[in-house]
Amino acid sequence: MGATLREVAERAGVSVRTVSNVVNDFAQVAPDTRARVQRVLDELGYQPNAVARTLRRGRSGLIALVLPELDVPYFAELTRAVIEQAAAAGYTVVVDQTDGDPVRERELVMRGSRAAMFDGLIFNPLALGDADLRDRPSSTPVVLLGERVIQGGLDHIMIDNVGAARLATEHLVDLGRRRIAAIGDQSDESRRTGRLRTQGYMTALRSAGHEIVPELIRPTEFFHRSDGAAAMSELLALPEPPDAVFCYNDLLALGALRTILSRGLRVPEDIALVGFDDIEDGRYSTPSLTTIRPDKTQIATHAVQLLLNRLDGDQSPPTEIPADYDLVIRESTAS
Amino acid sequence: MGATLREVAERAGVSVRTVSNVVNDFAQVAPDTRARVQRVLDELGYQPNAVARTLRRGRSGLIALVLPELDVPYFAELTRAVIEQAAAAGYTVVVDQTDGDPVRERELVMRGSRAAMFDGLIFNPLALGDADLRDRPSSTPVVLLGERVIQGGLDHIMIDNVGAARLATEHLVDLGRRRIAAIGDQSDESRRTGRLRTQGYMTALRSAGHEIVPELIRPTEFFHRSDGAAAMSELLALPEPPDAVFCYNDLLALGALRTILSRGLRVPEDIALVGFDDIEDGRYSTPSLTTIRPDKTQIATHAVQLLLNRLDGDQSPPTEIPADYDLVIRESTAS
DNA sequence: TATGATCCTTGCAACGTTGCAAACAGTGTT
DNA sequence: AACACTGTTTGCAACGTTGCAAGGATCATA
Repeated sequence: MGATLREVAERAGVSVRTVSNVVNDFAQVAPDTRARVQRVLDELGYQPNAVARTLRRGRSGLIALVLPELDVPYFAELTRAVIEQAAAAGYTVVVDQTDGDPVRERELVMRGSRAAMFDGLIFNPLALGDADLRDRPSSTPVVLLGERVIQGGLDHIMIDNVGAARLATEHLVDLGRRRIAAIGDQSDESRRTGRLRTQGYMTALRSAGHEIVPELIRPTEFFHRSDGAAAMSELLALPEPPDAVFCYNDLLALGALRTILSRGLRVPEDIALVGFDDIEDGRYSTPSLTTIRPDKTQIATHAVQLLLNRLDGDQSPPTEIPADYDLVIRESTAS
Repeated sequence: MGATLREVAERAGVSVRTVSNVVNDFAQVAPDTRARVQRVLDELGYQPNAVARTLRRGRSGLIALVLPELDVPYFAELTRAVIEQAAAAGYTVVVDQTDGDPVRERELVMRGSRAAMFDGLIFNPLALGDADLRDRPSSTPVVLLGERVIQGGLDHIMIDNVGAARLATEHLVDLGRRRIAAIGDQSDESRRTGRLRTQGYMTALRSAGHEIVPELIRPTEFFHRSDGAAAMSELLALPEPPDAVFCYNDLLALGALRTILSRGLRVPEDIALVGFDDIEDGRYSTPSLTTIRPDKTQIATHAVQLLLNRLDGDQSPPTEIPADYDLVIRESTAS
């Protein structure tokens, strides 16, 4: 352990309180007293005990970002944005990865035991749903990200998935593609992202007068490269393979791309590809990836701002803030 | 705030201490007392205050992983491994990103103020060097990762960069390549990774009787895709471009790959590529990437184990533990 | 010399928890 | 009736910090 206020105080021949005043630059401390105390502080290498300070002040200066997977680039890139925003406000962000494990999510978000170390939480749930979050015992403010929860009674930031998926699909329609597949549908009720994007995909097809072919909508368990590669293999094995694919995120698209190219097919000539997320990998793949770009900076800014407002005592009812997105056209659909 | 022990105690008509005994499952509590207290605990939704508990117990159950960049896949993947190892031991890992900013590194690692919230630190420095770390005031145990520090007097886990780089280069020599370039050298004294890998590269060339051509060794500021792409452009602009490139990490290689393919050249036929880190992107690129695979699980296991030993009071002198690596041959060098 | 006024310093209590050791009640033994 | 014993409960203090309000010293003014 480092030196405590008391040790410094004894050594400097002043009261604990005075040392505290020096450390915190509080009012009126006589110049020579300050100097003497400062000398001892330096000598002993005093560092305030953050835990005691937090207990006393009721603030730790830490906010937690709880995410399913850090090695999914979208989350890693989002994390960077959140850290930047929080740092600007004097907060330190710590990140925790849950892998979508309900036990871990609960541990971190629901039980005050761990959560209480932090002044606030930004949480992208995968397992916990509306019902779980509704009766959260802890009163640490939370801002939600993602599509998992709809009516949690908490602040929430999300993009219009249906609209974005529709935009992506329409782009493929506009290219004149006839058999447009989708990769990433999810039957599981708890995974709303896939369902919403399928909804947008179908809306786009319908309003373009295309028929909806169930076998072209491929579900995947996760949104990883391997899932995309596997789903693409299935699509290529169909009697009539697709001439375009909308993948529900860039990792799926990169996996699909790998499969397509390894069969000697060309992108976009034989099959056009659209992804979702605009991760850096997609900008450097060959061909580079057309994708939906959610405004990650905006998401981060809103999340942090919303949280800080709550920390400042904002009691207004929970809001749901939509984040912007746009379509970035790159080589995987540009001929 | 949630309920406190005192509130529960008053409501249940017992002492604070007894409630604490129930909560912690301590010795002898009469069954009916326990039941009564438990009922009140549930009613009030009591959650222990983690900060107070930490102050009293001297343990938070949290360890911090401090890394330069989370959106560099190598670090994201390493993070996963660390979290898994720590979870197995009952610890929660929180991650912080420094961007290699010396101010932030210092804040997190040196000043107890923030660091003291955690029982221990696993730290991959980018800015702070031996000198900085030597007089760390805080006594929170630290385990270092990476090549930045050599003689910090702290536990340290690293791989043999010279050996690994030599292995990668020798592989290219064995393929019969004559003009083997390197991307990622770093002149800055503080970035040792690049220097060590250049050393290994040169050793391999020398012992194969190859001449060392300075213009084939390209420095980069960072290890990102864009740096690799830019460096590759320079190499291709040489009168005699290389027929093989050893990139000091996979991101550089992916950037270089993008440049090569966009010029209509083929990999590996025209230029063979080797990377370093074995990130997932490299397994799904086309062609997939030959690379040096550091044993990330082993690094994580050792780091966590070393740290936990220190937390258990292990006072033995700091050790330096080497981690394993091997060469994974994929399409970017296989013909 | 008393009286404020100003400037500096301090003691006490509290944040919520747990270690320690003592206290208490009840039972059985002598 | 006194004693030891077991099982259960409790008060006190402490972890290191800071808010509050009071205390002390110094000086100038009346």
